[in-house]
Amino acid sequence: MNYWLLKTEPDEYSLDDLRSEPSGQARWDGIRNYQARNLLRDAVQQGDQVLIYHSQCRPVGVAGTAEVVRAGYPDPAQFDPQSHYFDARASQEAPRWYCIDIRFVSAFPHTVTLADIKSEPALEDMVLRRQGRLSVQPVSPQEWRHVHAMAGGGK
DNA sequence: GCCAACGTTGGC
DNA sequence: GCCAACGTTGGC
Repeated sequence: MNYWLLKTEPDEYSLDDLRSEPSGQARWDGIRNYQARNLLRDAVQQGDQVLIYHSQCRPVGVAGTAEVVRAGYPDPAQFDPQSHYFDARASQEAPRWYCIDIRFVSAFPHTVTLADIKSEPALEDMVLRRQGRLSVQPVSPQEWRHVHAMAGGGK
């Protein structure tokens, strides 16, 4: 079982949106970056736990957690000409982009902000601090526990 | 809105 | 395969 961090802009799709899904889960699609794609396709597994990170907002940071309910599969949006995420270079035989399904697990009592993370020596190796733009990032078990402790409770 | 960092594209 | 130009992300 592995840990990940997924980035989202809450104006587009927030942790609360995930919590409100009638089905209790959502497709995490629209990832159009090769490094992130490779993680979704090859590494993220059902049962993995994820931190949900809100960017381009106030406060920027980790808002809560979710769980992977379906491992990587070809992102249907790449085949849909109506979609913003359509990619003419992709085909059913050779999909270019992948997505996963996740379900809401928890909202933190308060957001663990980027400033919090940057000021915490135990988190100095978090990918977030070195490669801020990567939208799917690995998180170590130690980092996972530490972020939870900073969130003020929970596991 | 600005700007730095970084990813992608395309000419050669 | 290199590298310049360009586009995008994302913090502030």
